[in-house]
Amino acid sequence: MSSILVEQKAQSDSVENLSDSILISATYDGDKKKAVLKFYEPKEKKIYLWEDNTNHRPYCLIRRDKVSLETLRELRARKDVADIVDIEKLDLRGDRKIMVAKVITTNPLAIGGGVDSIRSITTTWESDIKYYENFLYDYEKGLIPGAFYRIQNSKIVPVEYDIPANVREALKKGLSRVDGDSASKIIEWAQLLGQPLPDIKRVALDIEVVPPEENRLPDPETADHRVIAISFVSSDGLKEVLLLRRKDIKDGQNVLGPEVNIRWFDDEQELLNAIFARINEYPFVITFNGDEFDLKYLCNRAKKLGIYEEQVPIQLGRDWAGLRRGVHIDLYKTFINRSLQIYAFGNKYSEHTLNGVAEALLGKTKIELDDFIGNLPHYELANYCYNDAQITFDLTNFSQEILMKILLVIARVAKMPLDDASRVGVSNWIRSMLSFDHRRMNALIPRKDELQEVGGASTEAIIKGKKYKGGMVVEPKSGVHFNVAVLDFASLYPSIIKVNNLSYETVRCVHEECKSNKIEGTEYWVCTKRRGITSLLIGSLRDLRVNYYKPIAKSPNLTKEQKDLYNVVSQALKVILNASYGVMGAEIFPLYCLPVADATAALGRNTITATINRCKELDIEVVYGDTDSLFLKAPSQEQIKEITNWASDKLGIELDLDKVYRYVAFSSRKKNYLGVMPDGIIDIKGLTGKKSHVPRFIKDAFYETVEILSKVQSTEDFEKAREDIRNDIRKRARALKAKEVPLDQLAFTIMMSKEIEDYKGTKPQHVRAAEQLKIKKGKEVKAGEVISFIKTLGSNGVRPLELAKKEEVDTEKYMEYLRSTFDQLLDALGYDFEEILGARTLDEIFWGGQS
DNA sequence: ATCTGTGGCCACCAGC
DNA sequence: GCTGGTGGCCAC
Repeated sequence: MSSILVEQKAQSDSVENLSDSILISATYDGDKKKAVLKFYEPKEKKIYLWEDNTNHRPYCLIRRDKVSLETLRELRARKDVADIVDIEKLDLRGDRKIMVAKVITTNPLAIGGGVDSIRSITTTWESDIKYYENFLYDYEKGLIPGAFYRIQNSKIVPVEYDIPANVREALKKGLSRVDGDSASKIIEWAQLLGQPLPDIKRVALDIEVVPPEENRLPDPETADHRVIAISFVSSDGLKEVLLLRRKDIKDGQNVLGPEVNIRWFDDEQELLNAIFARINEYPFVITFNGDEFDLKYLCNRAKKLGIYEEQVPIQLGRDWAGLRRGVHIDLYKTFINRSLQIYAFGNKYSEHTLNGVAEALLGKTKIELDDFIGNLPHYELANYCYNDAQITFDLTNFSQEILMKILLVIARVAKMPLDDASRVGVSNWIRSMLSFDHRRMNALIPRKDELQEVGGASTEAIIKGKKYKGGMVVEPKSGVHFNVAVLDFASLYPSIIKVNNLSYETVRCVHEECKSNKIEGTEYWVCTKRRGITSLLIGSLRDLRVNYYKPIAKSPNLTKEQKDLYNVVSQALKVILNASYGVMGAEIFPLYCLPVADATAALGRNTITATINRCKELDIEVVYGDTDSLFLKAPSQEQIKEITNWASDKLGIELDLDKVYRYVAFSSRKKNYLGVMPDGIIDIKGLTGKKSHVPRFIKDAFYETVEILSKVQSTEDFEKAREDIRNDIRKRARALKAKEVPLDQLAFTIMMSKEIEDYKGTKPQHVRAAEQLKIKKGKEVKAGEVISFIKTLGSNGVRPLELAKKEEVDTEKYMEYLRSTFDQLLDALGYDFEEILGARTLDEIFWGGQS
């Protein structure tokens, strides 16, 4: 028999059939010479390993500089070769005839370990074409991670899901307007993304280890210290803490609820075995920093204690910790992904720590310890550890498990195993997505040096040090404007890439006759003969989101599950689409092509400029605009209709009415405004008062004023608002001067983007504060963490919050900061800060109006 | 080892 | 005191 199916626990169970399951990943077992595919079966909620020694074919490595195009075409046509990859770089190692070849390939199901392990191989080179002894799984089947398959009579069969009737209807309407290639691509996406998102059975864990000394973390490499506690929280209701009983430690008081099961162990080895048994029960294991700490520590500790390797379910890689049979998701790596941070989680968190993320997304925090962790009584340790596992689990559970679902959708779109997708950035998602289609159409993936031949930038950036010119920002008309309609282009850049056929092989293409198809404002031209591959892929994804997923998510007669699915897919597509333009201009992206990014932005500027001109013709006043949006002053329904129809007809891009503000207040600054919606809800953009580093005290004052302004309905109301604002600011200014404001409310909170030592050149205030904290308290603020500090008189001008005293607060500085924060706001309304207080000097602000 | 882009505002640093 | 540069945070 060619294939056997291995169940998660019973290692040698041979099964020939497997009901609908999600493909997780595929690897190659070099010893057995077999492909191993990992599946998740959602009914039994188990992982199955499918071993297969069929359906894999050799790689073909070529030296592209030595191989002719004809030979390449022949190679592509051969059925006994799974993939053609070419050598990026060859290094001769010594006088042995061994070359180290850097290979370009990113097939997620490439046998040998996925994305990165194939990139560098050692081989002896005998000819310009070499069949590599390792194998690729039969990618021509188009196996997609995250998608459903079943196994019937030892064969892998894709599960066909019907496109729901309402999507089918929407598709029909839209598809009549696109070409055949796009239409089939869109249907393909719709079928893949319409597949259900099953429940994922999972357990979150967190471990505690005796630290070598206070404020120092145990080293997971050496794993010298005892594991003293571990907590599990799972999707099927498991809540437990495993504790190592230590003679020199008190029990303390149990504050955990009765639902939390506490298990005691006298022997650390038994504890570890119990931990591994639990891990084996779950197909998915969730940690926060498990790659670098928890799982790494457990694995190395087990080795140290002499536990047999086969009994340890963890496999350590260079910078990740995997599970032999399950899937490990390290949320630290997921939350550090900027794309997800901004587009999936609305930029709600900034600090990349468990506490920072959990506080922002869940409103839950870690338990603060006042004692050295090694001295904590057993039950207090249990409570602390349990809380961490609970928060970690909750991060995968909030908002209908949005995180797990979005990762699954991204795995499907990116054609990347879910655990890989959760660990890497957008450039790798998009690389994987594009590579998949290159292979399917038998196209060779271009090398960096080949792409470089397309050329450099054609425009000059406004900001020094940038590579090309970006979006256009319209000078705002300062003052208050009532009934402002905000229109924006739906997915502007992806739309431009679609409409204008932008791709690395179409911009500045080789055909003489295309050279007249110029992009205005640049020296570029675009191919008129062939459809560009990135244009097709990004364009079809865009169409799917804009024409189907966005409207369908809003439609009323949907089940809750359908609605959830549409929302999640729509979100995931937004993340991918938003990044698809950016990566084209990023050197690290393997398909980096500056002219594509440059041309996209140029066409964006042309689009918005043309629309502004059209508004002028229609007698509509444009008060502001930024990149893909226009703010129109009190347009009529007809005018809006006129302009949106025009955009759709003439530009081929949907211009949507996003919202109408009751009023908008612009200062003279770009990217700085305040808008009030009809229901009184306030949009604040870019104003200092909303920025995360601003002290609580200033934020509160700012938001109180905003609150007052939100009640304003008409021009006359502003008079009353002015009075209320004046009273409030005076009250707060007096409290500041009288040093009645608690210190923590005066703390600036700024992220350390680098380690302290890495700040060369200038030394900003927050870094100086971090230095003081390190010297005086031995507490180190690491990169990615936030430091709180107070602006003080003398001594460097700053003091970390922990060391500051009320008397040394630089009141004048804070007053100045308060004033500049309010200036942005009040400028727009035609007041000024001191005038509104009825005072001419700062001193009068403090004491004026007081009798 | 990891990394999507440019435009804009602000406070502060450091050199003159 | 002026000024260019840096760092942080934000808009899109």
